[in-house]
Amino acid sequence: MTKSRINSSDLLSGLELMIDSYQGKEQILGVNLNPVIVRLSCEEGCVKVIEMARRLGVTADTVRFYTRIKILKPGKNKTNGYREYSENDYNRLRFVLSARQLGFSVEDIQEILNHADKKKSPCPTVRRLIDQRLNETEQRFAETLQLRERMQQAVVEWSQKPDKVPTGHMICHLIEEFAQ
Amino acid sequence: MTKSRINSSDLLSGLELMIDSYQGKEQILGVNLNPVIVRLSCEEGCVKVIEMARRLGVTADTVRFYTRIKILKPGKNKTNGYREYSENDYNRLRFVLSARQLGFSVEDIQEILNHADKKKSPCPTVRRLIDQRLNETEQRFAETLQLRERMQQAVVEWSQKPDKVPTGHMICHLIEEFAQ
DNA sequence: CTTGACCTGTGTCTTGGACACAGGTGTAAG
DNA sequence: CTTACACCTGTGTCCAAGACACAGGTCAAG
Ligand SMILES: [Zn+2]
Ligand SMILES: [Zn+2]
Ligand SMILES: [Zn+2]
Ligand SMILES: [Zn+2]
Repeated sequence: MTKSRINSSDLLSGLELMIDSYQGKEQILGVNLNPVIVRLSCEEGCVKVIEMARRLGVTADTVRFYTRIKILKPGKNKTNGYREYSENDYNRLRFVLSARQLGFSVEDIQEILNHADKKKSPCPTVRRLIDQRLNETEQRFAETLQLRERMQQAVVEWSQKPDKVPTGHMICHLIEEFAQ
Repeated sequence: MTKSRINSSDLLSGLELMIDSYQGKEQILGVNLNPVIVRLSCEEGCVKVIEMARRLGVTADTVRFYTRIKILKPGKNKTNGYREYSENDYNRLRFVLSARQLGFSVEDIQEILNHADKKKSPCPTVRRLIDQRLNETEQRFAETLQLRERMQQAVVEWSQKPDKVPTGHMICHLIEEFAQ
């Protein structure tokens, strides 16, 4: 599990080579033309929160959020208390973001991860959950579509109507006369 | 402003006739064929929260919510502390519900009501706000549409794929192999 | 008198983070 | 060495529009 020699195409993008040298104590060894980074400070290629966030294109707050709810379980540097995110955390977060893109809720994702953590196939759960979420999305889609049409029609109708001052019975004639 | 003789087609639906006799102390006067309800207990045709809610097809919690944030300002019965909603409150709530149907936020509605309460035309504000809200709705519509398509495509693709047990690199191949 | 339906105010919950805050840490410049 | 500044920690609060809960008061019917 512990690698001292990182295969960048395996784990992360090529950017890693430049990134990793930022604040870590990694050293460039050898004199060959393709310098290879060896991590000396962190046993498992760990990174800090902001770096983790940057690698996956999210904010540090997002990483902290998933840490807070225990989807990510980084280690802790004993000397300074900083959290250390491993390759496993990276994989989990990448998974979480993919699942969010597919409309799964965070709670769904926790359920899926629980299955996977017990080495059981999460696929049946995934299939069941996406059916539910797709139904809800269809529902929201229909509602949003209808709302959009109502609003568009209101704008069109209102363009023909004058402004008015409110009366005892009418607060805004635009809104109240828009029957639908 | 104070009416002792309610014109039901003016203010409320015909249902009011039956409803009003529920818990109030109204009396049916006269011997004509169309009995007319005269309210004796409440000077301004006031009703209690649940009745107000029922008349507009919302829950009592919704009425309490708009009361809490001071969009509705019912009077208070001195003897029992119950809130008394007037015709004005009814008109305001009906307006609020119409505006919500058109995608205005509660804050928008407060701004609109502030104008109207100062006898100024809220129409320019209404036109400006609906442009904003319509833009946001178009945005959400596009996002919901895309999400729906992604989800639908996932369901289709996944129907051809088997379940799998997670590995060290892969939590759920369905989600992670769904590249898009 | 009791039951049950209604009423009150207040507080908390919902989503997926975003933002704030108080205080600790690491590093580079002066 | 000091100081500045960027980074880190945990915790708490906020968002929208109500929904729900809770403790206690009120009212009419049986
Ligand atoms: Zn480390
Ligand atoms: Zn799977
Ligand atoms: Zn009254
Ligand atoms: Zn108007």
